[in-house]
Amino acid sequence: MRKLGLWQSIAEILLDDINQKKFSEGEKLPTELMLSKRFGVNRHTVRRAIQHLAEQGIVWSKRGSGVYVKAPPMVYPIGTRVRFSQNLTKDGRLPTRKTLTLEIRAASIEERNALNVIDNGEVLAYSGISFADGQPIALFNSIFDPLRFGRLIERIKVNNSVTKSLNDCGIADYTRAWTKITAHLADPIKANHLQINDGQPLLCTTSLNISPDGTPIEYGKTFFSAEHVVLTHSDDLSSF
Amino acid sequence: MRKLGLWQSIAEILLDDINQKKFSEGEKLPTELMLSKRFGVNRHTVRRAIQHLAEQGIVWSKRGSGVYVKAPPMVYPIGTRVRFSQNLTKDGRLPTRKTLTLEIRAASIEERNALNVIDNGEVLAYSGISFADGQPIALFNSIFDPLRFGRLIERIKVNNSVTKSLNDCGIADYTRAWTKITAHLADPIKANHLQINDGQPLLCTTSLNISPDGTPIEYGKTFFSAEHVVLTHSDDLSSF
DNA sequence: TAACCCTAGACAACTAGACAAATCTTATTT
DNA sequence: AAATAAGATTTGTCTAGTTGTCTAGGGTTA
Repeated sequence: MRKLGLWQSIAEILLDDINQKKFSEGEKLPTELMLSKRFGVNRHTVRRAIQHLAEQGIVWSKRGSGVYVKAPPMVYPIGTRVRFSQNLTKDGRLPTRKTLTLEIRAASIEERNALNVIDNGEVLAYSGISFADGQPIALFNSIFDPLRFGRLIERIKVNNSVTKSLNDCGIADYTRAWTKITAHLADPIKANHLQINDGQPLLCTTSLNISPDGTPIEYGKTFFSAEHVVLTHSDDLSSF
Repeated sequence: MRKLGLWQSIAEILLDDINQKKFSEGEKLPTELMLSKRFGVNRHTVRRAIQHLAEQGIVWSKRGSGVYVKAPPMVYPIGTRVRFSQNLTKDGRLPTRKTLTLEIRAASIEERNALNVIDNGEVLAYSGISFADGQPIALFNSIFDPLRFGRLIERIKVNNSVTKSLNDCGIADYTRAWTKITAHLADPIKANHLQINDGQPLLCTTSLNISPDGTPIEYGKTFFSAEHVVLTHSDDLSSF
């Protein structure tokens, strides 16, 4: 029976409040000043409690803005048929996207090999952030052949969905040929996008989607916040 | 007649200083460092003396802040007509309040039963600290029916008095139906609010106030610092 | 010897204040 | 209506002061 410090007690109370949904996911906690008044302690003591919760991945604080409750990690299935929106809606979550770049640019060697682009070496690159219930989940980076999918830029801007836009370009279906999974540390920019701390681990999937006849369609790299996502692999038997 | 220890002499001198009002109530004593220099002893020896005074309930020390002189205990009457302000002003003390939380939140089962709240299970919760002459006396926690007293939040913010605010909401009078009295130990946060040491005893009253027609109005839990308060029960005959 | 008092030092926990950096809000201007 | 500017808020960092806890050791007394 050890004695609890003040900040530990405060951390426990805040944790209770969060678990009781007094502050819903993505919502802001009261400011440090308000909390310090409520608990009758110095701001630094509240900060210590919040820091503890942050280390446990329960909250995330943003300078100048506030402290936010993080969503519990979601399970993201990876199989032969990977569809971002379907994965989330099946899970009862609201999928959202935010485009960062959508352009035609020079291809890297890696990208050229993956897509078998043999002409002037340009690719259509689409990168952005994926959200689930407003919580940033992943940074995605999709590469397409601009010759086959020139209209894709315009379609993506309208649809905000890759599957639907590929449909509009005549691709009725596609499946995942392979997925490689690695782990990295977040650089400051990725961390900021994913609302995690610099240096936190990321799950990185490198994958190739192909059409039924085997021609490559989309080469993608996606960085998942390891705090928010658990990847699971299970081949989707329904495709057989 | 054994010889006095150094720390005992220091304790006596400090006690004299306090009794001679060299340090008034709520005032800070000099720091341990200053006292140790004044008496030409080690800091630990001063601490021993202060610890002795703290055990007698004469001073109260707050980590990181200093050592403060405590006010003498007060008598708090509990009867059919309990009014915080009246209890204190009658005693020649200045009653004050500090709000900690004032919100509408989900009700606990206990609260729902007490108030007969049958709808979506939300209650109006008002918690804070009661002071007498600047000395924290009690932690209070009042629960109201938000449907009947929705305006109460706004009124309490203005009035800083429950009786007056209930008046503004159409409750001309109320009496106490019952009071249960228990004892608990102070957790670190309650102790900090009440300016007592962690683990010190608390008097806890759980009570229900009703309107003259018998409908429940306020369900309250109050934690009194046992060092500062003596509860007395005597039915107020003047209401008959 | 054992118990107690006092000294000494180091570190942890909390308070207090100041300032910087990022953000949010609001008013003003174009 | 939109862009800009100014002010207020909020978190991050730093320094400093105060009490709480722990360890260690010397000296005195029962």
